[in-house]
Amino acid sequence: MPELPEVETTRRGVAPHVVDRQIVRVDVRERRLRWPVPEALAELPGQRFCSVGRRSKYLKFHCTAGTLLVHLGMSGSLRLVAADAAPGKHAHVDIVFDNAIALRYIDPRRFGSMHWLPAGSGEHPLLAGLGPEPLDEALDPDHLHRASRRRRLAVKQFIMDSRVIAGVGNIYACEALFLAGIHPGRPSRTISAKRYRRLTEAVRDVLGQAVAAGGTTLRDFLGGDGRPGYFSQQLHVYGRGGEPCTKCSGSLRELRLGQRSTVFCPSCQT
DNA sequence: CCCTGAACCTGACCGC
DNA sequence: TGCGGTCAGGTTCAGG
Repeated sequence: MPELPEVETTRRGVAPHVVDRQIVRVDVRERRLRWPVPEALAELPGQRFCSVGRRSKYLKFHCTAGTLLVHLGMSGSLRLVAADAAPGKHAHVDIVFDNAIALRYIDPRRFGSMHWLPAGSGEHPLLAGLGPEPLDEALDPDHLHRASRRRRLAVKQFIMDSRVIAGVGNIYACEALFLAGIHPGRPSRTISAKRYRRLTEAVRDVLGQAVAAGGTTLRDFLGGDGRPGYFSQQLHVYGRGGEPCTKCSGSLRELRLGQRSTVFCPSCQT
């Protein structure tokens, strides 16, 4: 479910309801996520989140004692619920506020994670090596080209490497490469600076539009306010293997790159 | 340093 | 109805 637009949609949906509210309780029903849920969450009661940020696909809940990092993995979501609402099978953590609302972390596959970063302890190791944010206005249009000079792997895997550029997931990698007219299997180093500039623009466009639309709806995505996103109708290639290309009407093809399904148009993407 | 494949886990779906 | 196989939005880690 969550790619960067879904994470950003969650941030926007959740922030107004949790910022400045006093935390009264944290219920951890299941500690076994990708990494164990930190014991330090026990220090949250009495605190208030002063802001909610995002870096790559990590949400950052800031308070004076430190920062709670939340990653949604493949199947995670955050919902605002009544504090007494029945948790259900995969509702692993609740952060309960003084107005009887809870921020509920739900994650069937448990590939997500939570981390606690005490105030003043610098950057979390998981965030330290991340590449630039794709939606940062200051992103250098030649960044991808420069970073690719010694890389032989397929360009799709290259742009999905979070050390190269943060937050480009499988759906949007496919979509951006289609928009830029680049074959996803092309070796990174064989692509010109001009085409990388076009690809950079495509990544920003596709992510920006998806954020504006409130995230992609695949199966069950709901924003923090419980409203579904509507972007899935605009996907050109993802999930459309064998169907006609929206540009040339040829048949879209599917291949696997780095264990991920990849859809592209063999005539529009070279 | 670069690259590949395994691993983590549950649920949905498909063919028999 | 059940059973086995395949697939799914992500990321880290071990090993070549």
